[in-house]
Amino acid sequence: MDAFTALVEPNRRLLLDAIRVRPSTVNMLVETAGLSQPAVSKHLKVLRQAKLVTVRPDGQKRWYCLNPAPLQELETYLEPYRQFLNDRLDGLERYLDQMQAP
Amino acid sequence: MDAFTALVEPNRRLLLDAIRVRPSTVNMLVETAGLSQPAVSKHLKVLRQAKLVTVRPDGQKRWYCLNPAPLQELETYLEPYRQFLNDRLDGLERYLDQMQAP
DNA sequence: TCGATATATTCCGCTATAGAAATATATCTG
DNA sequence: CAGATATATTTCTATAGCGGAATATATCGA
Repeated sequence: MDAFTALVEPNRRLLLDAIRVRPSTVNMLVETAGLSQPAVSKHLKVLRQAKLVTVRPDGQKRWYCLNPAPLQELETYLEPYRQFLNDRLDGLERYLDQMQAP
Repeated sequence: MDAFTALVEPNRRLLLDAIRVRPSTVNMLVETAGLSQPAVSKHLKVLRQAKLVTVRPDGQKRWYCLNPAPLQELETYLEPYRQFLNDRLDGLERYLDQMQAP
């Protein structure tokens, strides 16, 4: 499963955000996301398959950590669009300058 | 529908890529994507709802053009991850330097 | 106006996926 | 070993999304 597919699910985006901020155990993520434990485990499985997270067992606990590498796929996809986005922002800047200056 | 949801579908990514390269009519996109015309029209409807494209009627034809603005959502989502990605790339660079130098 | 062209919409069947509940597995503690 | 804790997996149901075929709508040209 690719990063795009994995990140459609809003709850998975939420989970990955939480993991980025701090490596977390499943129970910590259950608290954060307000989902049932099985639901969280299943989302984590998807994130694992997409290699967006890694797991480090620690007794009964399992620490989930961010692996940002697959996000490069999104970066790469966006790359050709960045110029358009920038052009747009430049236009916005000029507009704001006009508002302010004359 | 948000840009994320709209862009999960690989065919929609393909269609948006084609539209970025050149504004296109539905039939042009049917050729490009190798899908049926109804399928393309339905994907375009989703892209329209996500405001990723705009339409300009021209007789029977309808020209679809890129509107990059909603992609800012992806940029914004990726922003906090960019640091991690860059760190990773730095690591790769160092590794490659090591390969080359000593 | 009639047929042809371009596009959109509807209907249908299929598959994928989310969530809940129950169950399984593994590890800790006493 | 027994119970408690942490996590994963299975099973089920409901729903959403895709694609194709058929149909509807709009516009062009003769």
